[in-house]
Amino acid sequence: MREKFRNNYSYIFEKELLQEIESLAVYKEFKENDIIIDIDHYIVSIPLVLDGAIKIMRQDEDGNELILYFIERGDTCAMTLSCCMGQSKSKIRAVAETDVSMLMIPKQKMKEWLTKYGTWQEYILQSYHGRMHEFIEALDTIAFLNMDMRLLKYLRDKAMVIGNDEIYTTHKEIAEDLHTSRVVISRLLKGLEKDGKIKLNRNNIHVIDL
DNA sequence: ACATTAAGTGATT
DNA sequence: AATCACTTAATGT
Repeated sequence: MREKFRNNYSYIFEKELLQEIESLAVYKEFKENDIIIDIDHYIVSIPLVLDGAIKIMRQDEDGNELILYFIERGDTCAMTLSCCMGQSKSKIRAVAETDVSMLMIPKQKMKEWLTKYGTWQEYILQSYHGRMHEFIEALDTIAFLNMDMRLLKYLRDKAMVIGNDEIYTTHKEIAEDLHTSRVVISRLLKGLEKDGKIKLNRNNIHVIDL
């Protein structure tokens, strides 16, 4: 666990901070599809992802889901950060996309370190910055782009985070993530296959054009 | 062999 | 893009 942490973060953080994290953080593991944080949960610590990928999603009153973005090794969750600042409840759900390991930092520390460690401040700001980009992108695709571009982006992101161009899912699950109907996904996937961007099999999509 | 689940298709709004 | 109704294909028991 220590090596995993050092491998991913030793270039980002200064020595004292690395040590402090190692002494304070709690190591956690989740299995694929475990719910890490659910909507309306209070947030007491923030994650540093060591391995695996997490799917961040929103849910409406009727239980319809919509994927926002993935977070991966070396990432933290901007939503969690913002919740820490305002001590509010989580507005998102975090589901383990793959098996995940992470370090949990108590939220008091996260604030304290902002003034104490420059590298930490940098990391947090960078994280916000990066997520801001993703949000705008997500907004663009939802507002202006057609479903097929959204779908392709989804597939690419997914292939990226699991580090494999063979994606195991059903059209139904994709439809739920993208908040549309299965029929639409099936048709769009068919189209993407025709364009040579993907190859379809049952329960399996091969993303060719990464 | 039969039931269940995933995926494909045409028509309609 | 969503929904319906129906077909076809793959898989499980």
